[in-house]
Amino acid sequence: MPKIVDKTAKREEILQAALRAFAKKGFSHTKMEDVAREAGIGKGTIYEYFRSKGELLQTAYENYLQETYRQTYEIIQSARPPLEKIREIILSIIRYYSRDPAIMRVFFDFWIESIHSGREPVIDFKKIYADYREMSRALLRQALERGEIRANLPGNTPSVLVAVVEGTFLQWIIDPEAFDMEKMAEAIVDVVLNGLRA
Amino acid sequence: MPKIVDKTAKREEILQAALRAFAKKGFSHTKMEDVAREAGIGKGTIYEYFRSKGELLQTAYENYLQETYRQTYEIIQSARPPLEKIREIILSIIRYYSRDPAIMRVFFDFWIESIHSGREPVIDFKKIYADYREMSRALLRQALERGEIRANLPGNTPSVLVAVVEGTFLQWIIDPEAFDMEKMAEAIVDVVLNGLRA
Amino acid sequence: MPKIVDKTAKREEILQAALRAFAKKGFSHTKMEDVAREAGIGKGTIYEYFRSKGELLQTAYENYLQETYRQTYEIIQSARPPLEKIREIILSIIRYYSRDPAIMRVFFDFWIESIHSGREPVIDFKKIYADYREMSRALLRQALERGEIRANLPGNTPSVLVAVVEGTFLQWIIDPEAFDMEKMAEAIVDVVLNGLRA
Amino acid sequence: MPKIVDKTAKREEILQAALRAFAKKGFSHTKMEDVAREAGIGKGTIYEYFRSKGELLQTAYENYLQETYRQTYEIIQSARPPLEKIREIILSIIRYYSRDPAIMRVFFDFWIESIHSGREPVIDFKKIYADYREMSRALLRQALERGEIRANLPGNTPSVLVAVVEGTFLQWIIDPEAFDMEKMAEAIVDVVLNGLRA
DNA sequence: GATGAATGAGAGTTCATTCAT
DNA sequence: GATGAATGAACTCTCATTCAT
Repeated sequence: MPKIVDKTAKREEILQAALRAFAKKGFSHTKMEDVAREAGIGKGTIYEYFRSKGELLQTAYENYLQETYRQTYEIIQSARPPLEKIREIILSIIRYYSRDPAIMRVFFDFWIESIHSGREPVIDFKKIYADYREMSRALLRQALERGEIRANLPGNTPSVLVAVVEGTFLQWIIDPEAFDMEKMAEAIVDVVLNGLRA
Repeated sequence: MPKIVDKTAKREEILQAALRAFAKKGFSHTKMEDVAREAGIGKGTIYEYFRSKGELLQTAYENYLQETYRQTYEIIQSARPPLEKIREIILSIIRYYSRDPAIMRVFFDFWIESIHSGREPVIDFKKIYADYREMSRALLRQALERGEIRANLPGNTPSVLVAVVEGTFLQWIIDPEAFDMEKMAEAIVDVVLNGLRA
Repeated sequence: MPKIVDKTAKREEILQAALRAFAKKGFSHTKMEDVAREAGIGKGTIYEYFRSKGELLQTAYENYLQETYRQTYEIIQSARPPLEKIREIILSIIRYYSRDPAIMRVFFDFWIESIHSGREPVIDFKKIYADYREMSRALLRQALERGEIRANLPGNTPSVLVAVVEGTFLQWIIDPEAFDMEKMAEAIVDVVLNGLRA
Repeated sequence: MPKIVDKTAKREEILQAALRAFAKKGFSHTKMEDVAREAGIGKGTIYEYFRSKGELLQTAYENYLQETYRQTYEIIQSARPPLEKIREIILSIIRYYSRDPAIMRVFFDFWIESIHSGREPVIDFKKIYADYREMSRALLRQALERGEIRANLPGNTPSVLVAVVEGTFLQWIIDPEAFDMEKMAEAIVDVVLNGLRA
């Protein structure tokens, strides 16, 4: 069934072109014609593979999201102490997205657009953040049981963990030269995990 | 004699109405007519007080920004130990913005738009973050001199402080029910400041 | 009755200010506010003296037109040979309008606007041209009777006389440096009147 | 394969429709929607072929202008005595434009607008008139050499030639019934060329 | 399957005019 | 009488999407 393979490959190609196009001028300032030109195809062809402009961004984001989830899950499943897992998750997320600030910017476009669009958001950011908080909470519980962290940590500690990662992206998007992401990831882990320790 | 109006008061009124309108549907989905209706005036009247739609948002943001700077400066000038100042700044910023998630959402609209607009951004977000990092760095240096924090803190620690605050707003915008902002502020201070301590 | 005098004087003042304002940017690009500023009064005050923006231009034009008619009539009434009268009329019209190309430009604005406005034109340009042709025809008839011009002149000769004057203004409006109006008037008279002679 | 259209033909079609639309109400009173309706297409389609409303008028004018230049050049190149050439040029220009007074009106719209628009005019009317004066001057020089005209002609004679043609259009635009253009052209030639002769 | 010509809803902004003071 | 704040109709241009070929 070569057709199927082609379809999938072309869809992916268009998606990458769209992401490149969005990265240049932002989602809302990018015309479908820009995407088509970037992909080297006709404007109408995009609609053979994607229902709308929004679906392009949504799909791209979902891909990244899925990979993020996958990596996180892999770490969770690994045989490491819980605090070490938190550390690895923070490092892996920052590393994964730090390849291209332009793309991260596009995702923020999507993120803010999805809030205001009126329609039911196609991606449930509320749930994503809740998932990560929940996962953090579970890991913190395990860490507490092992005596690795102090008992008097505030209940919102998981939110603090999510905040420090998201806030890092925010600064980096505006000013990619402000800090080296690898070192920043290490700094986060250093400061915050120390703040958790007994 | 013509109608006498308090131009300043009316400008402020329109600004508040605009902010309310933007909060409902986001900046780009809000028409000038929506703003006018919200303010109970005619569309054209807005242009007697503001040059453009963008100026409405920019002015609103500048007001908030100025007040934030003012509060921060006040704390800096006060007679407190440096770590205490960091704590107070974090609390004051979160408290100030936590009054209305919708308005914070609008500011993120502005934030992301200013990145992609192409024009020279009217508000220099790069500088704002840099300022706050610089200020944090100065306070950390003082704290180190007084032996309040450990000597081996990573160089990007100021960025971590900024990150944790900004990331908090991000989560809160998406899901204002996720946590109580007051308690969240305390959690940040608890975890992070503990991470800094010797 | 000083009020009446004042009214008239102020009306005239506004009219001159309007003409100056129109001359700068053309009729349609001039806002009522520009006129008000030029006159040093409030926007609303203009409407105490003139019904509309168009009335300003119309009145200004009528003033010039009246003066032109007056001068022409004076020449017609004078004791001169008919060909001399034609000569004097051509010279007087060109001299009268050649004071300011900007104002002439405004009148062309008015002229073209009046064609397309849709409404019945407030100034009957058709009649003005017809009047001048008729007047020319009468003078030519007298000249023929006196044997000053040739008998085989074409029936449209009056139109040629009007054309040469109007076409002069057209060139001059676009490029006031192209020729000296005084010399141009003499050239017209020289060439055309020679063309009429027996 | 997508719809195949003759882009050039459609562009021309739209141009003609625009000219018809402008002729009805004048340039500034005609909406793009009017043009679209006249062309039997959608508003947006016009922008596939022309960048702006102004470009429509400009292009139309340029076409006429080019054809006028072409015809004039042809006459200049022909083997005729110089005075005959002047005669033929006057006749050809008047004949060419006398097909439709409405279109000529539109060109005057363009003409006057280009003076006041503020921007650098896209069509250099100053140069057009200067060109025609220069060309006339050259022909007159040749005629003088051949003894066909008198030696004491005024220096502004070329301007008189241009004036008589332009002034003819002016009268005709306002009142197409005032005279027959063909006869008017003959009258001009009769009166003016006689005025030049020795 | 691919294309790009066609579309028209939509929105920011201007400005002549009105009218309350 | 004088004013200028308020108004809203009007208009150009954009661009995501459709669909005939």
